Amino acid sequence: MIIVLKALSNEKRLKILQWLKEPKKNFASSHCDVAKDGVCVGLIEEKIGLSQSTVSQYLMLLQQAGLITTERRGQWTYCKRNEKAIKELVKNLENI
Amino acid sequence: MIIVLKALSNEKRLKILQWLKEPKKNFASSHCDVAKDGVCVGLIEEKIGLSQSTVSQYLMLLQQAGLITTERRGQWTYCKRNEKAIKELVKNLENI
DNA sequence: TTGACATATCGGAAAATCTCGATATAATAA
DNA sequence: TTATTATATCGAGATTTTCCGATATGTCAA
Repeated sequence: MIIVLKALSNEKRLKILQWLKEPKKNFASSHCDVAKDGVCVGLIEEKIGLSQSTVSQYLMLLQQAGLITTERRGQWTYCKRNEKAIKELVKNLENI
Repeated sequence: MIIVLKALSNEKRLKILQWLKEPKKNFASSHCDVAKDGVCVGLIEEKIGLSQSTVSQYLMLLQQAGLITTERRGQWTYCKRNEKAIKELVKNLENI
């Protein structure tokens, strides 16, 4: 619970999570379908204006918190929201 | 939003908020009715095992985040959960 | 008024977080 | 195989958070 709240309590990470809610609206990829495949790290990096290493670490944090899933495919790592876990979190927060 | 999540993303502060949900179960006061009046700082301090100054500061953070209300009455400061704000938060988190 | 109690504020040490550049790894293309 | 591209990891400086003790303020009781 704390680890999830910690992951969320950062503006940039929260923004990433929110962007991933509407991949098509927020990202454009030439090599994949962001809605189906997920959004690769480079696109997020480009949009958020943080260094590549920072984005990579932030995504790791979000993943450890269970808020996103990542999947390596070829040279890319695709990120998606973990809607199930997010719903679970909100449900838990209801009796905080 | 971020300020609220930051306030919540600390184990001790989250604990305080949760304790305040059931004042009668968690606190016993000789000079007031914790359910009606609220819980004074000293009781929280005693239970959580942090210094008086730290507890005072944490309560200030929770208050600034809108999660609790505090009211000075006599020499005591009584704390209560701000259920309305908490509900609002959870509602907002639903479309995070 | 003075002393005792409850809480708030201040200043700072230690730990954690933020963020970067450099470098490593992994996959692909030439 | 080598170069290129995408991502991960490492090490470190800057900033923020955690938490304390000392001190200040406010209230009450004698």
